[in-house]
Amino acid sequence: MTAANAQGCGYPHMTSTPKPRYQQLKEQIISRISSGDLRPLDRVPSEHELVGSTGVSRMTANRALRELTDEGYVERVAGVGTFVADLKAASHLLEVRNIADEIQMRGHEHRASVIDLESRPVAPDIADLLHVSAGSRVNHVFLVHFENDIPIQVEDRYVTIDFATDFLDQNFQNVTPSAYLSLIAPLQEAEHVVRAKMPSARIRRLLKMRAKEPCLVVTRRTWVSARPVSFARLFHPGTRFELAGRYRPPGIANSHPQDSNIVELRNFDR
Amino acid sequence: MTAANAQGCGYPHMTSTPKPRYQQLKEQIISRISSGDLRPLDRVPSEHELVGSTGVSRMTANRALRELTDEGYVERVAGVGTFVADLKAASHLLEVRNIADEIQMRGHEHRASVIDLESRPVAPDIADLLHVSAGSRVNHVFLVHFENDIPIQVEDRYVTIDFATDFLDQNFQNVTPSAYLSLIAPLQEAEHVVRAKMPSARIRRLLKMRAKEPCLVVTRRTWVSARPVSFARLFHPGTRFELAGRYRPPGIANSHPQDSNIVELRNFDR
DNA sequence: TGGAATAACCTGTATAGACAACCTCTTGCG
DNA sequence: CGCAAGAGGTTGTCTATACAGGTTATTCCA
Repeated sequence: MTAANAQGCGYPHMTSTPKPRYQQLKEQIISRISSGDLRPLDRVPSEHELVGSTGVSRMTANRALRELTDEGYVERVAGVGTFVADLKAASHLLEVRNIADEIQMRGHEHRASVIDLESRPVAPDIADLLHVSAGSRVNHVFLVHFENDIPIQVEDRYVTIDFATDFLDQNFQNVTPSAYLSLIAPLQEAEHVVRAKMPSARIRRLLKMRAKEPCLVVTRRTWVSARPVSFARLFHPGTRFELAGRYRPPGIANSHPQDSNIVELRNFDR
Repeated sequence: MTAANAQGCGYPHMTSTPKPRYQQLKEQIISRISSGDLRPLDRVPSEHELVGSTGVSRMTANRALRELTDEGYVERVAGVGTFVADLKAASHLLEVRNIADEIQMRGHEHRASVIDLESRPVAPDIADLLHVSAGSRVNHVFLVHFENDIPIQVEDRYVTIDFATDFLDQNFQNVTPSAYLSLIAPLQEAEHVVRAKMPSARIRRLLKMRAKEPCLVVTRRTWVSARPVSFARLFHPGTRFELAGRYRPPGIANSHPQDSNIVELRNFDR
């Protein structure tokens, strides 16, 4: 490409300046990842190939891919190529990690016991949170997570019907609801609230908690394409669980580019 | 600059390849900010000036400043210049924000009542957390924060002696300990742990909590130049406070580049 | 057959030059 | 005096080119 660019689109006097080309390239690649066209560990077109297919210069393609690297979408290896990153690392930066993964990372055994799995009319407060009309049906699962046969989390989750049509066919023994949801579509936005609360009698019994022991309650709401699709309440015994986070500002230490800022739920058994 | 660069330093066969020039430039500017040579809202040399003073090309200077923008160190305005960012935005991304700021943002009045302010021999567990020898002296402050005269946080903080020499001369009525610490030196690393816990009788009395009401306890440890300098325990009434966080992956929506991923302590008065 | 040289990729960095858009201050005209 | 035009500095983007260094597969020689 030699000329007739820089303003792109060809139309003079467009209302607003068009997006920069490196940004267009980034969004094009992100959408290929989101749509499943490019899957984790798949090869992404090389800079040279992008030059050939889109007509940008190599520096522009390089900027697009470099920024996607910084943002965790892809990983690059000099001499080899560019590959779609495992989305876990990227999406769960500030996300409380999947409880099964946490347990496995501690070398323990995870087990889940499903108590309820149904579609049912939704309560008004939760209808509001999921942006559905009150009284309409939503999928619901209620289960207990065990670490080495000790109950550690009660999960009370609501998922919109149209997002997860085969929700009721899952058994959620091996694949947690959280993992199932991120299989269907990559999470695009998340909101958490952490509270300290005394458990109801039912929760207390399920978690085998002593009397007067508070719960650490995490509520999590996740979005896909600008719509809330899931709302979950996660209850943990307060004397055994804590939420830990670490923060280091970027730019200086290039040693652990991603791993650094994580929030995780820890079992500090005492 | 025309030649004799690219490898920099002049020495052939250096053990490892030298850092890239844009990275050197970034670190140079970061250190000028950290040292206080450049203060918030100060003007940072323009790309053209950096070309003149350091000999890099404008694209290299541009990359350095652009990445510093992404990382929150500086802010740029087309046609005007580059300025050191208010460090609040950069450093407190994942940090629980200063309680006084939170209260002010809600349009309420903040007041602090200092109960203890002294230097005293440190308990073994806290000595361990601050990497000082057990029994040595550390600064200690114990105070209650009020929002519109309602107690909302008990702060129990320990600070190493050599880091804050004039700690005992502060009154901590208007400037919170957290704000005081970030005035002395920009925070470089932080660690938080969130727990649900029943309060001691003393904490319960100070926070005017009902019986059987749990506390949301945040413990925070902060580092400066790779050394832990402060350890704080923050107690909040569980029925009135929650910790909220939001996460959106970067790269798509450029609308709120920084503001997006925040953890804040909220008062949900009921 | 074994192993070294080589070619053909890839990413990472750096440069020089160009144009657009934006902001501020000055200058000069009415 | 008021306001418009312009100059000059600033960021934002894009291109074309170059070289260094890493990885992989092939080729060719001993």
